[in-house]
Amino acid sequence: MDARTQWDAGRSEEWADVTPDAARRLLTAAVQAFAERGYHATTTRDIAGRAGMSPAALYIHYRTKEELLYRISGIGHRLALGIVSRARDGGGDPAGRLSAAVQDFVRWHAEHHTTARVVQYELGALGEEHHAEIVALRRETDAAVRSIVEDGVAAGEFDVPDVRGTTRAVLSLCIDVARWFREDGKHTPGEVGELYADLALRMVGYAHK
Amino acid sequence: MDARTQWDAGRSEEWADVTPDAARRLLTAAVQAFAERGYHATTTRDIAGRAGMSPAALYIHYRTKEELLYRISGIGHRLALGIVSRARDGGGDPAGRLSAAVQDFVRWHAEHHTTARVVQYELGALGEEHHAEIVALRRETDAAVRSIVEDGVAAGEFDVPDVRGTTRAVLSLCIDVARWFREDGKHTPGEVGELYADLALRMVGYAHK
DNA sequence: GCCGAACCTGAGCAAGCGCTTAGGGGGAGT
DNA sequence: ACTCCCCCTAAGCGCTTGCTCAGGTTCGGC
Repeated sequence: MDARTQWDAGRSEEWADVTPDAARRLLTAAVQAFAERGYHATTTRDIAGRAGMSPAALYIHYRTKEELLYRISGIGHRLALGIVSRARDGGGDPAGRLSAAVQDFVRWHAEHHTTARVVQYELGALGEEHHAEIVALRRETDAAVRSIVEDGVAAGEFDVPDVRGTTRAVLSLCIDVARWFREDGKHTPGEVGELYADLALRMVGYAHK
Repeated sequence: MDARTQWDAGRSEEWADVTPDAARRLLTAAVQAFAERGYHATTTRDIAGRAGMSPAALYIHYRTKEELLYRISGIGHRLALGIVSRARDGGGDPAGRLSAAVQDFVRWHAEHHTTARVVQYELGALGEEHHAEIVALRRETDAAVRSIVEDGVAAGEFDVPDVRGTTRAVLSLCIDVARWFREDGKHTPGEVGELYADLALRMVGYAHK
């Protein structure tokens, strides 16, 4: 057993297919450091140190510090997009699909709030091209949730005067979980997910029961 | 007329009582720079340059770069607290007060999204003591909104299973406006405020009409 | 036993950072 | 006219930053 539990808050299967091992250690070290201090306040020496290597080792696996952020951001955004896509394509009525989307999306943001913090709040530090690529992924996520809301409106289940605005509000609510969630808080990620799924249904005017 | 409109996105009465003039110029320049690049990515040379001064001039009015952030954060948080406090102490039923609180809070975050971005997302860069002081202000804001929600529940107007969690969600929703709002977007600050006030009432289960 | 490839380190470079210091200019008071 | 004080700048100090490079270690295949 290595020192994994020290810096790896929670499971880390999300990085399972990053190879070789040293590259993965550097990546998870970077996630931790970026989440704690922010991208610009993190030094390459800090990242390398957390991974148990010399500063120079970083540049064997990544060309720049920004590439680390780009890789993290890419993996995180694709994971998030996968979560809402699965909910959109899942069976059931719009209310059930929206509920599942919010619940899973929120739970991911809470469980992996370290990663999520970097993914959601540090993308301004990306280079121009990388930034554009990531923004495209975000728009897909947005569209997936919006299509669920649109389905609900079309089916007469939801009462939403402003679909775009309300969809953004729901996503905004979920994303902000990464900012305030603490492990030592009163609620588990699952509980927050349930509460937020209910709040989302209320926001779209779903007349339940 | 100086170059004010260039860096001052929107009105700036919020800094009216910062004197002397040079200190205020530096402060607003810092707000702009921090909002664009983040605290750590902003250099003192950049701030001074935007204010039309040499780097050294900054240290006549502020002891450190961190003090600039502290001042900005203090003014911003006190303003935000004032907004929700006024709504809490205003007349009317809980629904009206919650609606007013959210509407004004959101409008401030949209109108002054530059300031709000710094206030809400850069407080991790504050020193320990300053951070604690600001966190105390945030807790007051939280408590103000929560007391409105509690009033609504006590009056039987609201249906809220988890008061703390729902209150945090409402505030979270409002705060996140500072992250995504753009001036060239489809909605004005007032429109976003109205939409969000309605969403907040839905979240607390207010049976309107 | 030798080779080449993969991986890593120690040392350090150029640039940029927050901040300091010595001194100049100009307006108000006398 | 002189002083005093406030506000400012030019220059630069000490340090840290992202990143580089020459060289060393380890390993499987022959």
